[in-house]
Amino acid sequence: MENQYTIQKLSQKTGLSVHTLRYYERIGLLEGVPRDEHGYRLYRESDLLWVEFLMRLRGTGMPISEMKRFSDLRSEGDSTITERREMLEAHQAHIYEQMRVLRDHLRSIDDKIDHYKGMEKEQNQAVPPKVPSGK
Amino acid sequence: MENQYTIQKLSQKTGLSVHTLRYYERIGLLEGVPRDEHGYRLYRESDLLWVEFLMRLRGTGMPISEMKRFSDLRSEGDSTITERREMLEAHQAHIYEQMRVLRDHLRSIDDKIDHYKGMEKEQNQAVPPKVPSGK
DNA sequence: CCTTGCTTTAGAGCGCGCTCAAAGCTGTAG
DNA sequence: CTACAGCTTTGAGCGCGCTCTAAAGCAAGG
Repeated sequence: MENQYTIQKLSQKTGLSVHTLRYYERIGLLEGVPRDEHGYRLYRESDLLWVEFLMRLRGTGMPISEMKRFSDLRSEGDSTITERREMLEAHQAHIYEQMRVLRDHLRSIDDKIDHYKGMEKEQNQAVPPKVPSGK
Repeated sequence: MENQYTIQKLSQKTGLSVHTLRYYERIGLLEGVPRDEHGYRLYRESDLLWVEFLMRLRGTGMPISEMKRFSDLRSEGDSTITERREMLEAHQAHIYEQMRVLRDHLRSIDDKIDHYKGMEKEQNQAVPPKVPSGK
């Protein structure tokens, strides 16, 4: 029941390309990925979970350099837990800020859409409909 | 009362660098920026408003190529209003999707923070406090 | 045995969005 | 008159995050 994944399978499962998975390992985001007798990567369940967590950091805009720092702390063991928590809390604040910006700009864009709708209406009225007023 | 801005002033007002303002003009995001007798740019209020709108599109993740498309449509006049509205509505959907992703990932990150807090608590208890039970 | 398709590595290449540099002109202060 | 700062253009450069290539090894099917 100990699931193992080839790089291909992990790529499918995560949506990252095999190139990106190897790249992440090369720069140290993934460490100690086990190999089979031919040197092929064999990812474990724990690797899948870690990659998924990395994707959440990336997907919320954390730069790779910061992910690397986090990853390095993780390799150092439990003594770095406080620092890791602080990193995540700082990142949390960034995410809140992103959401705020999105909300604000969304409002302006909504307004612009409404503005265009108004103009479209006017354009239609400019050529008055031929519908007879009575039956 | 017709405000005009040098590139420097517009840079301050918008937060974009003067390099970026010139770059935007070069690639066609800003068109017809007026010049003084020496060829210096003199932005009008309408240019400021347009730049601010561009920044909202960028700030919500629209690629430059798409902004260019939008900008070109705008130059073509009122006949492109429907297409512009449709572009904004498509972009609106992207923004909603971004917000959804942020919310989802934020939850996971919150969980991880809580998990770390739990571990930090355990670590503190591992060395039991010397506080006497009674006064 | 041979082809097809996977894997490995190291290193090069790329698209995006700026960002800077070079060379020259203008305007202002001392 | 001379600095110095800011403007112009064209074109090159850069940091990020992948993405791809080359050269070689391994494995399953016909």
